[in-house]
Amino acid sequence: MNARHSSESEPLLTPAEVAALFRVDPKTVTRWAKAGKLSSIRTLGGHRRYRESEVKALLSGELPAQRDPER
Amino acid sequence: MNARHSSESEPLLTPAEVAALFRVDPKTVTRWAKAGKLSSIRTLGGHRRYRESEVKALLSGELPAQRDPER
DNA sequence: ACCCAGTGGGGTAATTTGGGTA
DNA sequence: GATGTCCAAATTACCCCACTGG
Repeated sequence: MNARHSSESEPLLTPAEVAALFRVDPKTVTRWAKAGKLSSIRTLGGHRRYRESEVKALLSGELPAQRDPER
Repeated sequence: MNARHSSESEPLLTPAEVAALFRVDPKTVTRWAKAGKLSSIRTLGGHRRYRESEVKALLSGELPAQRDPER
């Protein structure tokens, strides 16, 4: 295992895609990211992208490790 | 066999939608979930979402397989 | 530069949760 | 035992407009 850098291409999901998986509004996914319940990657323009692996794990009912709330 | 990875997005229903289909109060649907009569997926905020396929099967008169009661 | 669906930020309604009770 | 209702608190949905992504 060596993901020392995020150089590895990890599949990312858009807010709309994550929202569809959970059957919630995209804005709600944004709130989860702000609350630190879901980690997010930012585009240079400020839009969020989410890790597919993390989202699937959460959907499977895995306990999230509390992450740092963003802004 | 089957989709062990559920890469496919399964349609989910909100408590209100399931309640409307059965003509019961949403609270009753929640009780079914708690009793393990209906499986549920949780949003990161704790709200429940139900599998459309399971609900339809139940509506069609299928016998519910006993599931793990959630707290 | 234009198009335009999707997103961010902010604010306000509507829904859901959980417990206690009927 | 199974549902429905009341309550307060938390979560989510919908509204606006400006900006990003492709």
